[in-house]
Amino acid sequence: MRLLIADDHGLVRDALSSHIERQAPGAIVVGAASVDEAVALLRQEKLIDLLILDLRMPGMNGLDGLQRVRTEFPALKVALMSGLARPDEIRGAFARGAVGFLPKTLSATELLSAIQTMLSGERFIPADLNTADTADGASFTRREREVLDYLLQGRSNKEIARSLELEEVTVKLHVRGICRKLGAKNRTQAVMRAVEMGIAS
Amino acid sequence: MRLLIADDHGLVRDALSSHIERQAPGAIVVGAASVDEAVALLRQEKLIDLLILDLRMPGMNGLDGLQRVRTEFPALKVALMSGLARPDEIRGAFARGAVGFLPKTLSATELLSAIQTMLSGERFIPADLNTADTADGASFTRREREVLDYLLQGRSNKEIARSLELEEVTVKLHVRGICRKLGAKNRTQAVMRAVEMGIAS
DNA sequence: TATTGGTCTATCCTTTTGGATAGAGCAACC
DNA sequence: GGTTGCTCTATCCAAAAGGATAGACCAATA
Repeated sequence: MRLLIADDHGLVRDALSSHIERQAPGAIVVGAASVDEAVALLRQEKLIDLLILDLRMPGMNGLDGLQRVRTEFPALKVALMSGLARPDEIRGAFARGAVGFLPKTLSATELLSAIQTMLSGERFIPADLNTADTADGASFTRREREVLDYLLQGRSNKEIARSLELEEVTVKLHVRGICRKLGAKNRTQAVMRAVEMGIAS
Repeated sequence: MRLLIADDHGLVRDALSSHIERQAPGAIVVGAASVDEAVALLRQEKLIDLLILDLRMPGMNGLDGLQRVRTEFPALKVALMSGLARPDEIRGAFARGAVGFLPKTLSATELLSAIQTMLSGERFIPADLNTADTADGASFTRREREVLDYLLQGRSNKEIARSLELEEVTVKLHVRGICRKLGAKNRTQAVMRAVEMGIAS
């Protein structure tokens, strides 16, 4: 069994792989710190049985990273992993062909059995998805999330519009939505709120 | 060596403990899913050498959780762990007597040596914090600092002018100065820069 | 089927920000 | 004395941001 774990936290990556390799003798676990790195590894190493993708990491950009991987490697089993996920992201993940969704609240033994499940061809859907949905506080829509990412870089509405291929008015619309949900008076305050709330990750 | 890891992600908890226990024979690692649980465990189990606290978890509420633990168990070594932390949180952690700060970008071997360091009585301060912290130290004038404080609250020029008893033009002047010194295009970017550089008090 | 929620766009409008340029008071320093 | 740096203010102007309201599309859902 060969796994590729893509997570930008080296600690999580190392700890997971060492745990899995101990619990499942013969398992080989490779790590990647970004989607790009994962794709590069997949291109030269065709023998991966399962890719575990962290939802919030460089290159993911919502579910775009998953899409990318699925397009280039349609036969590869891909599972998403996340500490905090919105229901639409989870549904979107399955809609894009993911074979499982792993909340980080899973225990390590549950993780192992989930991996076994997925490797055997089943989908793994954690039981507590229905209940653990709304841990978020401020729930952003997909677009708002994207816009927020740019806000956090101090981009102007015009720049954001160009990047996302939208009109500037539309970006303003989303910015207002973000401010409303964060209880902020303006974009700068929204950015600070996001940082304070740890949304900026 | 006895560790208590408090993290609400069971996966992280289990993986870390299994990794540590394998790499450091004789180590005992206990897990807790919240600050409350950690405190409860500490009350009945006095033999913990080091507590590792996740910064973002139930009961932490900023650094309140750390404060609580430090007050009740002043002799206990406590390290904070976080995927993404603001420099002021890191400084605050040390100010409250933490013996270390562990970014999740650490590799697992680095983590182990960090733990050894802390158990031996040293403080562990990751290298990339030192550099980021003291880097350049963009020298602000007294007024610029004051204005920056308000910027970090997302205040408008008009509000800042009222608070500091200045004309709005003058505030603009200082805002421009701040942006120039931080290499920012606008106030929002300046705020993010300030946060990243740890200027945010 | 009707409704809801997310999305995108448009047209107005006001306020805020950012930038340029210029003058003046004040304290520290060579 | 002269210079330098920080401070404050003023008057312009252009660009950006923020806000209101309205119409439209689509997918999921009741």
